[in-house]
Amino acid sequence: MPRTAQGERKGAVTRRRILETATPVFNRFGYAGTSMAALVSATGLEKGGIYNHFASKDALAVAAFDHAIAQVTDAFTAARAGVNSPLGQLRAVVECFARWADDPLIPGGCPIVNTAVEADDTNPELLAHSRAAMDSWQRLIGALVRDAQAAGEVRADVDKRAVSALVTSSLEGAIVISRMMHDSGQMRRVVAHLLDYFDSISTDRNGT
Amino acid sequence: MPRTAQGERKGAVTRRRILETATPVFNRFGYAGTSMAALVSATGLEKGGIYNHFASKDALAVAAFDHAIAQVTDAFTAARAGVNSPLGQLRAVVECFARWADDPLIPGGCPIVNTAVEADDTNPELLAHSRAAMDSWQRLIGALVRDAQAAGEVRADVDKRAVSALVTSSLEGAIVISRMMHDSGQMRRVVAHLLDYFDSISTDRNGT
Amino acid sequence: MPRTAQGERKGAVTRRRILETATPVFNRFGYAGTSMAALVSATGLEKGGIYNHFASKDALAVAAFDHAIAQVTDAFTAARAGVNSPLGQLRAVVECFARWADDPLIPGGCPIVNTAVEADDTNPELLAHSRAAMDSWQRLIGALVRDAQAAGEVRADVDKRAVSALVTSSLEGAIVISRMMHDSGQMRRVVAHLLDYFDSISTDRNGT
Amino acid sequence: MPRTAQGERKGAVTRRRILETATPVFNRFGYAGTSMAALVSATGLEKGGIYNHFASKDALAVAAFDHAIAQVTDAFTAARAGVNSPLGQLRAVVECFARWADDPLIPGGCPIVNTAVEADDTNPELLAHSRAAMDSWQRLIGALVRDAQAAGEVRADVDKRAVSALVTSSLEGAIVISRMMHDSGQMRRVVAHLLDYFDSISTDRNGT
DNA sequence: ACCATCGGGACGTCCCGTTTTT
DNA sequence: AAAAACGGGACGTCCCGATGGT
Repeated sequence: MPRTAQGERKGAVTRRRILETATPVFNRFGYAGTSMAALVSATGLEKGGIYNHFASKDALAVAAFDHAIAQVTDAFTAARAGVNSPLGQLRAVVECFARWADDPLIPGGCPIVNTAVEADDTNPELLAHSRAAMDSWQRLIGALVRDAQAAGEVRADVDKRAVSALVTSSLEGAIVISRMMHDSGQMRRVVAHLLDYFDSISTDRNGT
Repeated sequence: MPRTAQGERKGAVTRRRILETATPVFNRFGYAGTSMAALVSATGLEKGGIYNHFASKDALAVAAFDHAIAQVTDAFTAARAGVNSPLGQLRAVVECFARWADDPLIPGGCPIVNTAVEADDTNPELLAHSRAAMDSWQRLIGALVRDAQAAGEVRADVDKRAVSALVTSSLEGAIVISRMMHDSGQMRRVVAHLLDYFDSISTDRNGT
Repeated sequence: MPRTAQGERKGAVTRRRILETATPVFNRFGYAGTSMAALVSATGLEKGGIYNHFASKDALAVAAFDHAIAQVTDAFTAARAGVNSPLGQLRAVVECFARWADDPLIPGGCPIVNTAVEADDTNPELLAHSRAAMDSWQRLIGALVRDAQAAGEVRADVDKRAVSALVTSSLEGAIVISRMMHDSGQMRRVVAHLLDYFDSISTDRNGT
Repeated sequence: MPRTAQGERKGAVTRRRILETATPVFNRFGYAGTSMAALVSATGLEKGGIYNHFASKDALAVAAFDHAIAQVTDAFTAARAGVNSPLGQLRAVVECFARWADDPLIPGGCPIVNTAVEADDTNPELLAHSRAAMDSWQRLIGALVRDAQAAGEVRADVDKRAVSALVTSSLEGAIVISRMMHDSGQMRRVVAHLLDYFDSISTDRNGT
């Protein structure tokens, strides 16, 4: 039997297992703060076993980051599924992310900020991936605003870049602050503001 | 007893020199990312020289963090000086912080988030200092809102905790995102939103 | 069913070829010092080929040891063939073994000591085989002494255990020392002593 | 206080501690069979700590071997102390070594054979040290025989090289065999033979 | 305040024995 | 039977933080 039940080579299974184990560790302790020894003990594999699948700690960290982002992206996609209106989808994305404060998708905070904060001035490759992830998130929000405008849900004079900057900044800031203050109320208040703000730019009479 | 012209002991001068040199290094590269060797080459002193003034890397990092926060606090105080209205002071604080995106007070981003992101799950002492700094910032904003309400500048039904959560979260998020995307426009848009928001809660009919 | 001219299955031939090639390699470099890769290059087969015939390196090492011992035992048997007197057979065995110093039956020294020295505290199974081989050699010597006494060639008060301890110890020691000092004179002197000793315990007044 | 009570730098103490700990480990498990990890756990130091004092595992193994030999040499010297007659000293050396079978100076057998058996065909430097140690032992025995002859204790026609070859070979062989068979009787019989042999070459009428 | 030294430990290569896959 | 892949683990460099000693 050369393949597993899923039709994968054995190595692919191991590789994924490493990734799934390493992702939360990197996210909690950071790149420098995560030792290969920690990953050895977390995965149960030995150093050689890990290095058979990843050329370096660096390559593993990048793959783990991408794995984390894929999880977040999937969660966003799932949150938007079944919601027809673009503005509704925007609200769904915000609420999906907001849930992180109480029940994190990946422990240790948002991988994008974590990575950006540590990798700035330090690790260009990780920084580039982090930047790409943020860019893609902001593009998603921008596209939803544009669609909402096309659908007549949002006023035409609203700058989609302003919305995406506000949403990402305030949510990322709120995650950091909620975590550091052990107070998810911080996130709740920020989300409440964002939802109010969405009402205020909506064409619906009942909003501000 | 060697004293400088200012009447300080010689040791105190060296100590302050170390602190001033170390602060931006820690802020850029983080606690783990900053080696004693890097501080040696930054300060021009030898390791022994540094250890004469600080018991450990840890103690130095904490002192450097506090030094950084003192600088920020001083900048806030200066920005508020001469502004009479509490709401005006609130705007001044936001604009003062916003300037960081283009012309940082300390290179490497805001020490509070930097420290919180790295120290979470890692370094309780640094985290505590970071938390205290954030708490003090939020109290300042809360006090300004309360004063503004007392002065009739801001509507009485506004929750000061909501304001401080929004301001700190969005500004901290914006700093991280501006830096990572090399785009200070992100900060500008967030600040514009905050100022609009201040108008929207102000009792002044005309806006600013 | 592929069979050779001798009527052996093809697999059995390969197995014996592996054994014959592996035996001197293990004897020279030891168990730990012999890698499967070395055996691959010595045999010309690939790893898979070897593993088809031996379940593990361990199993192969044990088989190689037994193969080595069989060669020595055969040599002893051949040396004794045609010698009638038990004392003569004893002398023949000593001289047969002594030849090892100059012209080894298996390169790398006596497999019994080699294995015993390495496997002690390390590899119980190899050690057990080594012990069995030594035991069998000492029993052979003891039996020859007893037969010589029965035949009136050796004095009755001689302890056969003393003879076998002396013969095996001094020959094994001599092999190690001859090899390490690159001086087969060491073996020659020890053999000379043993032969003198045999004379001294013999009932023959004239010696020889 | 730059020095310890014994006037040594701190490093020298650590170095000796490593040596004392490593010596029995190497002697029991051999050079290849001893991992740096084993020495780490035996010494309580970390790898870096050990490598601060020894350039390589190889260098440490050589130093440990020399340390072992020094212990043996000291024991021989102590055994000869207070014995006036050269033949008596010879007997003392044999008895001193013989004690190894029951109560080893260093666990794991005689380092000279252990090293010679493993290092032959493998590790020239260790082999050279082993050879030097054996040479020095044989020279000691040769010198004692020569002195005994000069003192008239031993017959003039005895070849000192024959004596040293016999003594070293049979004792080394006996140690290996006693250990592998878990039977110190083997050593006892060989020693008894050697003492008889010394009587037989002595000029004393009462000997054979 | 300097320099040398110390012990700690991360990283990652290399190769080993074995298993899978072909 | 061959070849490739797999997991294990040894070795040793490098540098880190910290501590003497001068």
